[in-house]
Amino acid sequence: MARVTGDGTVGKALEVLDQVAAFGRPVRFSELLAESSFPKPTLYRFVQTLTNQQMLAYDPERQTYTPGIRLVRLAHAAWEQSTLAPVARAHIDALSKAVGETVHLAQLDNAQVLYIDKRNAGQPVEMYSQAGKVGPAYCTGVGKVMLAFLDEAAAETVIEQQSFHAFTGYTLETADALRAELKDIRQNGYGFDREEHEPGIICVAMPILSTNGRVLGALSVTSTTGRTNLAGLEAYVPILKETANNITRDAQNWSFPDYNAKEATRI
Amino acid sequence: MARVTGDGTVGKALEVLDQVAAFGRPVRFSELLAESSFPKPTLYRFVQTLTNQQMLAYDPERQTYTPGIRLVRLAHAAWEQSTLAPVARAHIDALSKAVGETVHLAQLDNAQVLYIDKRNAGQPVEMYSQAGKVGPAYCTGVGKVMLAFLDEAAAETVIEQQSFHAFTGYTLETADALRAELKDIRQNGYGFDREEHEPGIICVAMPILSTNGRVLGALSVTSTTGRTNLAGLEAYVPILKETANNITRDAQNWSFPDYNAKEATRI
DNA sequence: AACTAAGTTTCAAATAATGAAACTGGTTTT
DNA sequence: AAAACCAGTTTCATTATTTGAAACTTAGTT
Repeated sequence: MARVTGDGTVGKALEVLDQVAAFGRPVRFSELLAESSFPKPTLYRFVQTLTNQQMLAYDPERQTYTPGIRLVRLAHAAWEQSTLAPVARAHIDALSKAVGETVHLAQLDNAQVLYIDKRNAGQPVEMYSQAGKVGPAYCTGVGKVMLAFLDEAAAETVIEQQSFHAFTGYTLETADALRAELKDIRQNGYGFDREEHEPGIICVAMPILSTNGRVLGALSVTSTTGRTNLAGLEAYVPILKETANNITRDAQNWSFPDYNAKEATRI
Repeated sequence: MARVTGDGTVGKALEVLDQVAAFGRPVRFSELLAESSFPKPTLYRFVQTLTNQQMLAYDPERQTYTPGIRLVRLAHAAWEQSTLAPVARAHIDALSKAVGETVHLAQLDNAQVLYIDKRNAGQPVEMYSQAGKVGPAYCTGVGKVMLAFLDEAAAETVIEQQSFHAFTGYTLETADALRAELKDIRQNGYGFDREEHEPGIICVAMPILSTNGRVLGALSVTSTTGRTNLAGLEAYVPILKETANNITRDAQNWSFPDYNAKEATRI
């Protein structure tokens, strides 16, 4: 009677897969069971099936499960076909070479920032980021510029899903503070991360918009307070803008899925 | 009665996911149907479920499906936890900086080579490779060195799964030619790719073995015939060997940091 | 030897997947 | 303008799979 999971057996199995991925470390069956809503044999069979399918990997010595290697193969296809990455590739290469700093390319995934590409240049920033990594939208440069250029309703939906946490003394801690910041960003056309997520890490970010104004993703140049400051990063705005425009242009001829459906005719 | 697919509904759904990924481009429902073993409504529901679950993305304008963004998130967890990449990261950074050439890190996945990391340095090689990409084992440097250090039975199993295709005039075209090459590699401890996969692309490859001799993966330094030759690449063997040793060492201690000792004494 | 906890298997009942057929809504042909 | 056609979608009785309480097996304690 009580529907807990959507999409039948497949949905349930994928829920288990997410659960394993969420642990972020090799996990035992009993640990999964402890926080699972499935009864023991059901969870057991899901884990077996996923392992068979190489969606999970099993270490028999430690009796632990990790997300499997098949995901890496599948994700490559996803990355190539469902993200901005292939279109942006050459442009962010050029950008990182020109500015000699770390460049990030991100898209919005649900209410989070999903990093889809990264270039290290010169002295790389020692920060934990990687293609496939997700981060908070409200306290990253790329996250804020994407929110800023979403339409009102979509932005509010995303803002309400943020769970504000003060990573540093500079983190915006309320929805209202964020709304005020987004207004500024909309006016300037670009935004900063002022050590809001990690101490010492700052960036300048630029949205990538389609010709009809839809948010496709965002770009950023990241550095450290030891190496430069916000004024220094602001000097990259023209080249960032140019790079974003180039990506927009190339994205026109490329077909990729419209996450917010319906909008194709709107605007 | 006749079992066509393993692992029940979940296995079947993942088969559909693979099928979409295999197309390598946005694909229509009817195209999937044409080569699917599932009846129309069944395939339809799988595609719907997978799309709901963001394992596929749907472009309503073009009525096409591509692998979904959820895979990118999941794969990051897989990459971090089930591959050599996190352990090897710093070492291949150093290697690519030292040699000024493109470095690849790969693992064996079924009978294929799965590239799990890559570093461009100096003038990057314009070759199509990427983390997550798969390639043939019998005609790549990393593939051959991994096969060479597999135990007899495992190697034969993999060799029998190769479908030999002459990509260039230098490609090894038979299992016997490959076996002879593997023998040489075993004696030398390293191998080359002599333009066997792509014209003008050559590499020197080194296996990464565990302390008890199991194949963990492989490393390679890639260049072009325009820039150097096999003798030139051979000069990198010592640093490649050192890098591989460093990765082996770190793979021992760093492997699963959360599981303190107890079992560390085994083997 | 008895106890315990993690992992695994069993099997009748409950549930979900299946697929032939029929339906829509476009587009092309007659 | 009607008919035929095709891609995509829905229906529903039939069939097959999933489900989970309980029982079992191991391996590690006490």
